[in-house]
Formats: sequence, C-alpha cells, structure tokens
Amino acid sequence: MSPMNTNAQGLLELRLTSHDRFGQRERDLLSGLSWRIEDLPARRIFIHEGDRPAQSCLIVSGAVVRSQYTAEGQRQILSVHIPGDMPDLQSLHIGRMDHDLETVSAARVAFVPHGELHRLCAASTHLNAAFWRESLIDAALHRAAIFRNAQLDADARLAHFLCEMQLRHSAVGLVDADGFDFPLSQELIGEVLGLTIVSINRASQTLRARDLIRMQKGHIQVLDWDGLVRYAQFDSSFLHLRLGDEVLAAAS
Amino acid sequence: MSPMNTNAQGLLELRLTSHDRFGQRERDLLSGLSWRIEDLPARRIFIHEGDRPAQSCLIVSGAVVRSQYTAEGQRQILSVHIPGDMPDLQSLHIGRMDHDLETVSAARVAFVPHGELHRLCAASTHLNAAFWRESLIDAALHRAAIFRNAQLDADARLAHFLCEMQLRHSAVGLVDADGFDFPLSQELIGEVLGLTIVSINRASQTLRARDLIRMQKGHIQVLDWDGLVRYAQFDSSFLHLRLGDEVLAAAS
DNA sequence: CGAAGTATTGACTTGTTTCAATGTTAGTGG
DNA sequence: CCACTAACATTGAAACAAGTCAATACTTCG
Repeated sequence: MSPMNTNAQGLLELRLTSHDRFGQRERDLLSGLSWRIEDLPARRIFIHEGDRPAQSCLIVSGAVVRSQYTAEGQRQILSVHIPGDMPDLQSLHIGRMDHDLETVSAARVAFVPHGELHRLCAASTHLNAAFWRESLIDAALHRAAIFRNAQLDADARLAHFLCEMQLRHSAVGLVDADGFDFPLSQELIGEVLGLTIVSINRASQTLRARDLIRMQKGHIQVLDWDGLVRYAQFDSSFLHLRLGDEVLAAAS
Repeated sequence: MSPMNTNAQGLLELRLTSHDRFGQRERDLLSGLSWRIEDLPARRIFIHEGDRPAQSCLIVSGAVVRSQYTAEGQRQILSVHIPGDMPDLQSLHIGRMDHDLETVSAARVAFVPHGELHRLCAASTHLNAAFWRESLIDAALHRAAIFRNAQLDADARLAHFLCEMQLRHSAVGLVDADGFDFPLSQELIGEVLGLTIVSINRASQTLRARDLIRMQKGHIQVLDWDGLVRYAQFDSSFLHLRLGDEVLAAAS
C-alpha cells in the first residue's frame, strides 16, 4: 500500500501514469503547473451550474459531489469524487457548467488555470491523451450509474456503489485493513442511487446481515469482496483502472 | 431547414463546426479522412463489450443504441444515437469497450481508423478540441439520463426523452413540420428509461391526451414544444448545442 | 392468409416511498 | 461532567407508482 499522497502534483502523476508511462519531459511539464490550493468547508458549492470556469480543479482530500436539481429543488447527485479526481475537466472544452460541484466533507481542492492545461496538451500528445482519457473514464462512470440505477434493486444498487467506492479508494491508496473513510451520510447515498434514506438504511442492513460490509458513520469496510461483487453484479472493468497488485490485494 | 446530409464528411463538418469556425486547413484535414461505409441491418450488434476497436464510427443514417446487460440478460440502453453522432469516440483513448453498439433500424455507418484520427488531432489543436468536446457532450447526455431516470416519474421521463430527441434531430435537420422518424419501439424506449413497455404505453397515452405529442409507429411529432418542455422539466442547455435560428424555429 | 412484431388494456402484486416516531451519536457550552 | 442540541440512523405502518401477468387488437409483410 502506497502512502496517501496529499500533494496535488503527486496525485495527478499517480493518476495519469496509471495508464501511460511518461518520460521526463511529461513529468517536467506537469511539475510546471501552478496550483492554487484552497481549503473548503463541508457543504460548500464552489462551482455552480451556469458558471464558465477559467480553471479546472483536482481534489486533494475530502469528497465532492456533482449535482443537478429538479424544479422543486430536489437534488440528484450525478457522481461522487474523491482525492485524485478532476471532476470539472469538461469545462476545458465545454464552457458552461451543466451541474454544481459541492463539498461533502471539508476538502482541499487544487485549482489550475485552463490556459496552462491547454498549453500542456498542445505541448505533449501524451498528456493530451491522458487528460482526455480521464474525461472518458468519467463518462464510463456515468454509464455504470445509469445501468446500476435502472437495473438493480435497492440492495444491489448500494452494493454496486460500495464496490465502486472501494476500488476507486484503493487506486489512490486510501483503503487499509479497516476499510476507508467515507463522509456521505445515508441521505446523500440515497441521492446518488435515486433512493430514499429509508431504503438505503434497509439496504445497508441487508448487506450487513449478510456479512458483506461494515458501515458506520463516516467509515466503510468491505468484509467479503467477492460476495459483494457477486451480489452487486459488479464488473470492475468500466473503471478502466490499471490496478496494481497491491490495490487488488487490498480490495480482496 | 437544411437538407438532410447523408454524406459522412458533411455530417461530421456540420457537427464539429457547430461550435468552432474552422479554417480551410481544418476542412482539408477532415476531407483527407478515408471513410469505410457499411450498411447494417436492423438489430445488428456491430461492436461488442470487451472489443478493442481500431476505428471509430459515425452514424450516417438510422439509429444505434449503446447497451449493457445484467447477469440475467436484461438489457439497459445507455444512450440512443442518431445521424451525425460518433458513439464510440471513447475507444480512441480507452481500449476496451464497456458496452455494445447495436443498430435499431437498418443503418448506414461510416468507419475511420483510429490512426487517422490521432494524426488529425496531433495536426490541429482545433480538431483535437472539437473531437474531445464531442466526447464531453456525450458525458453530458449521460448526466441528463441519470437525472431523468432518477428524478422524474414515468410520464415526465418520456417527455424529457422526447424533448432531447426532438432537439438532437433538429440539430441535424431531421425534423420537418410532420416531426421526425424514430425507429425505437415502446419496448426499446422502456429499456432507455428504465421502465416496462406497459409504463411507456401509458405514459405516451398521457402525453397524447394532453396534446403534447403525436406518436405513431416509427414517427414522432411534438405538437406543443413549450408544454412538453415544462412537463419534462427539460433544460436544453445540457446538450451544449449552438442551435441556429432555423433549428429553434423548427423545434417550437 | 398467416405470422411476427408491436401496441393496448385490465387485474393483481410488489418494491419503494411517505409519514411519523424513536434511538443513537458527536459536539457545545454551562 | 452532564444537559442540550443537531445531525444522523432506525423502525413500523400505510399509500402508491410501476411491475407482472395475461389477454386482445392492430400492422406490416412475405
């Protein structure tokens, strides 16, 4: 298990190099980025629907959700983002935000100007491909969410979501023998899965009764990875992770 | 209303230039692409989950769906694609397909090798950005689907889907005063919206009774655009279309 | 004409929501 | 250290939207 990397540039390298082995040139280009670090409190909407950001962000610590709202103000969480994610890469090429970005817990977020990213992509087709790929994996996560929310019942839906969270936390070294910290309340998980807090509560009881997981306030532990995967019909390939041995070991 | 363009290169230019005004250089690069045209029958899976395509495709005519399957073989349609769409752009930078591509009706599809697209993107940052943007709009469609399927009831869900289809068909000049041809059966629409054929049938009756749409086998006409938009809580901005006046006029 | 695909309808069942009450936990200030 | 508070978790009962099952009708096409 690699130590958790709380440094923006290190997290980004970890992410981008999980697919491509970069040369020194790419490393130098990356290290030339000027990050502006911001520490945000919990429940802070820091990018709003309709905004036209001139920068993208990287989550360094904490959790962030993307959300859209109904006319009645009911929130739908579109995706959950954890350290290492760049949840607004799309603003590089689509001016207008079609959703909000909001912290769940207190979070450290690093911002980098679009201009610098554009220059980077123009300077290196490798880096261009790596960032593009990040945004494509984002779309793959969306597809998995559409499948999950439409095809699985409440219990399996929660199981599927927890499988995804376990793997994505593993990939950034945030899972240890006790599991991982996860700040979403049952209410928020409900807003991810299109279920009410009551259903989430009952689903989590089912999974706990089957000894698949442990789930306490702010912390999740997968007790039976294979069982959970089976229960959730979870196919990890959509994450398009190149998981190292240590990650797979931690996951099981 | 522009005449329908059944030529691959013309469709692609129409799409890419809806955001960026290209110079002659970009036009020349695009016209250098060597398309292989294929005419496919209805219900043909032409790219399978797990494939590693060496080419991307552009839909010239007909309709195509992306789908994933449950363990029991139940299909979830992730998105619906129409002429002008490039539904497997992601294979440019993510090797493995995480879903199938299948024709609904007979369809004409144009294929172009990844190598040529990579060369194009390396040769022009404008074209690189344009293709990247296409894949980002794809992700935006996914987000709208997550929202729609989780937050709207059966009637509104169908209305929302029809709003999206009307606008996307408009953008490629496929809508006239009588509406547009649309080959998805009620059963398939159900697989898009996460509903059964029975619910789709009843939802379509609701919308017809309110004089919002006409919906006959293979053809859809929006009778009251504003009413349909209101009923669906539809916000067209997620499509990130730069709609010309003629498109907006046709839509309303 | 027959056959296959598609659309429609009604009766019944079920998973999830809604509503409402109660329990638990962590943090705050007296 | 305990009382107080707010957020979060849990439980039960009733209501409801959508699913399931099953029969019937319409359309298209060989």
